[in-house]
Amino acid sequence: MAIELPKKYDPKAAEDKLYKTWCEKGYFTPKIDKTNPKPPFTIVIPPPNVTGQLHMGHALNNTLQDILIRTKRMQGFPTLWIPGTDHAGIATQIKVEENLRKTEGKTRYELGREAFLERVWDWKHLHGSRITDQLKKLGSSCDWSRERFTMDENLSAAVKKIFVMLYKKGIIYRGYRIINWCPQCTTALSDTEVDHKDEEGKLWHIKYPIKGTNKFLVVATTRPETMLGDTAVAVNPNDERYKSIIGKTAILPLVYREIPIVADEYVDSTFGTGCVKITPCHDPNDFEVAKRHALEMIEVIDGKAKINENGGKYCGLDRYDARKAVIADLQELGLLVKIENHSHAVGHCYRCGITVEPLSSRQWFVKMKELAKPAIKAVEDRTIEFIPDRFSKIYLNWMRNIQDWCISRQLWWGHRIPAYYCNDCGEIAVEEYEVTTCPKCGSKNIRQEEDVLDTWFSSALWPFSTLGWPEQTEDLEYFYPTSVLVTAYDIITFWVSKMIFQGLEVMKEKPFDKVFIHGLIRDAQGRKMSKSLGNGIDPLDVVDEYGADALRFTLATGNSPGNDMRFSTEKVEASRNFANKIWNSARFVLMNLEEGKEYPLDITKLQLEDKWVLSLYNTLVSEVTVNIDKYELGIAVQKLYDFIWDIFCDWYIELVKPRLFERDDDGARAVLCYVLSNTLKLLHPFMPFITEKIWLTLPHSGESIMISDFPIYNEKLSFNEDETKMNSVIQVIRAIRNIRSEMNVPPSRKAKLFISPIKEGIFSENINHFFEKLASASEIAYAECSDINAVKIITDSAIAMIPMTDMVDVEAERQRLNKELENCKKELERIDNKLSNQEFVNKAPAKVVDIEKEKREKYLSLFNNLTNALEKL
RNA sequence: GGGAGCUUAGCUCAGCUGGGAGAGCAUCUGCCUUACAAGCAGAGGGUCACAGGUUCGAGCCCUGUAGUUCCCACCA
Repeated sequence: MAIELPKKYDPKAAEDKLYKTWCEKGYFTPKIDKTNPKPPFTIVIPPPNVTGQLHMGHALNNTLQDILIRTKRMQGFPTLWIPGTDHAGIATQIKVEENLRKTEGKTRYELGREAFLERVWDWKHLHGSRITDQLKKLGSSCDWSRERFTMDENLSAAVKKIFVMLYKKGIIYRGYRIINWCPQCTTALSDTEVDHKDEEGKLWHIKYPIKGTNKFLVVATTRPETMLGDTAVAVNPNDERYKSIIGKTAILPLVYREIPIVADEYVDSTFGTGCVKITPCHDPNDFEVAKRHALEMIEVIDGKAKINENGGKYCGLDRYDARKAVIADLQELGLLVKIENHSHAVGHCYRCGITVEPLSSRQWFVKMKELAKPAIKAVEDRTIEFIPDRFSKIYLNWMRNIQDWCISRQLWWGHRIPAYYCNDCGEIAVEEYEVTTCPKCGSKNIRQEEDVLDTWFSSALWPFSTLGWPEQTEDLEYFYPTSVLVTAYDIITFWVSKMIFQGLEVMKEKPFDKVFIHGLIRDAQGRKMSKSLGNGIDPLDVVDEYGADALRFTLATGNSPGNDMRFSTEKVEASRNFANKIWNSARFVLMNLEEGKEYPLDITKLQLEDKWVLSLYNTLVSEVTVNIDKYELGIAVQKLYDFIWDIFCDWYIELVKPRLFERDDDGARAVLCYVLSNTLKLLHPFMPFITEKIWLTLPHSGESIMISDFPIYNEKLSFNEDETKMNSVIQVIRAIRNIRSEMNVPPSRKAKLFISPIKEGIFSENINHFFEKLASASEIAYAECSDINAVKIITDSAIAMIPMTDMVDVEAERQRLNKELENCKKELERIDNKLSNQEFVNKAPAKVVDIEKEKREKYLSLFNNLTNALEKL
């Protein structure tokens, strides 16, 4: 009784069930075995936002990780993939606040910190498993028993411990300076969280009267409203135009404040008017100038980007309204000289997109200079490798120019900074425990810092906090450092860089050996997928319609490390078709097996085509393994596709049919089973579901393909000579088909075939059945055909002749052969040129020269045979 | 202002240590051949952006040019 599969593969019926079984059997959880000679292979997932939804970027990212993980697992390495989620401070808080406003019409302030945080936790519990469920849909073989969340108790403890540690080392400090402020999210941002975009703006030229004269200075500014906070005007000390007024006093218009005119190298004389208004509290450069010259600091813009009480009559106006008002007033006073168009980079919040406001503020910072040094060295000396390498340049460039990292956020959702202020003496205590008594004055009048930490502060610790640090856990000891980090290039500065310096600082060891960088997924037109454009394709819709394997295959195919790729449903269809092709090849194999019977491979009883397919399979094994090891997953998957479709399905199965149908040859069945089941293993990391589904139905299967042994190169399966012979047969078959097609001879019309081998021994086996079945030949003779009207098909291994008197137009035949002769001549000429070039013969490797010589032989005989054929025509 | 990528068939892209240009889709021609029409057999289609250079040999290495995309940067 043969096993019958349905005609079409139905992913929906298979995927969820298989995934559930894998989980239940605990296949995703590694065994810690110190006697295993193979070292552990570990990946930590880039934790998605806990309340987020899976998008194509996640799908790609996790597909790539799963391919690596599944390969290593099958190769016998203790393999751990730690999943988890990120609390995503701003993003999550915004969502909950919005929900609060919509459903109850309340703000977080009305609720209060504690009650609000409860709401966020509720939200997390309600929606937190959505994204992990979606990862499961993709087939991600994460160890869910080790799932982590950045605000888990022990991860929070790690954050606290490291904060205190770095503070006590003087690496974390509290400072007053200009930071990027998002007026919408009302929090400070780090430099990395600001996106700069070029915007078309204006350059306003404004007159500032010089005190005691009736002269004016003209300053140029892109932000006239900030003049309310001006406390100086600066010129370059070497600027001849202004030397005489340095040290004098200007009168700030509208405000009528007297402000000094100072000289500072920072001023570029060639830009604008060469005079710069100095607004210390709202511009980082001006802030530095103010510090150098001990200038007054006046804040005029508040956290909502409105003018504050220092702005006089403009108080309460939004920054853009204030701009209009200021300009109108200046115009009225005749102080506006001119307005120029001016394009410049403006910072935007990476979360909400609004223009950020530089504000002076007291925040917590990480001193970066010292931390950066080992982090630079680790990449310079390749202790940590980027794949592809060019991203190490981006990393190094960023790390070498790094500024201190602003880590405090004016949010509630996150790790609250463990700093305590004494309200009586002003002492700051930073401790892991809750400070209730001032260590300096003994006061009990203590308050904790309201701010929380940047989300990236906790994700920076992810590679070791997830393994249990600060506890010296078995996991930490065994699995750290991790093997490879897989992420997109847009996250190198946000996250990768921070994990590297924190890992080196805290663990004194790199967090990972390699950083495998992939690109972004774009839509079919090459645009970034985004909610606002509405061009995003939901990966879950794709899974639903085409199956997870088809999606994964699409993302892996054509994936070139670091390069963006376009996504289209056409590609998914092609992948789905491939899945179906595999399914049907299995269907064919199973139809020809007897249920329960086993078909062991006997290497001593192989036919020509068996050796051919096994030899090619064997090459595939070694190539695919190398490609995966080198992270060339796109290449690996392409080779699998080619082998399965072209070699196995289109040729081997067709070649072997006579043996199944006419000779009941179990040898062929054994080879079919062997090649199919091992090819499925190779493909399993890419398409886990369908490969498992099929594999379980095959004889000799075992418990699960995902814990079976990954194929390795087997010397005994390499048959070079037979590979060549079979290729020759195929070449002849192709040539015959070609001619038949060209001459419109349908396969139903059988024809006699005469074959004259050119190479000796090339057709020593009985191969008639190939020609009969695959080239529609009726009688085959290994001799010259005497019929002068025979069509001659000349390959480099044989001449095939088909007598088709009534079909042949002699003149057309002559032309066809002449055309082939021309091509042949050209080739010969090219080869002769090469071989007669002494420099080529001397300098090129012997192997290359030999190849050319072989080709010459080949074309020479081809040439002779063509000439011969033409003469006889 | 600095840096990086990309430019290969009509379209989307591979081509990783330099040795006669590939795939998928699309197009054209035949096929319902009992695994698969989500299929089979065949065909057409490319000055590998341009210009130099290195080399016996360049899509691949070097220099420059053009177009394009992106990253970084405190010129008001």
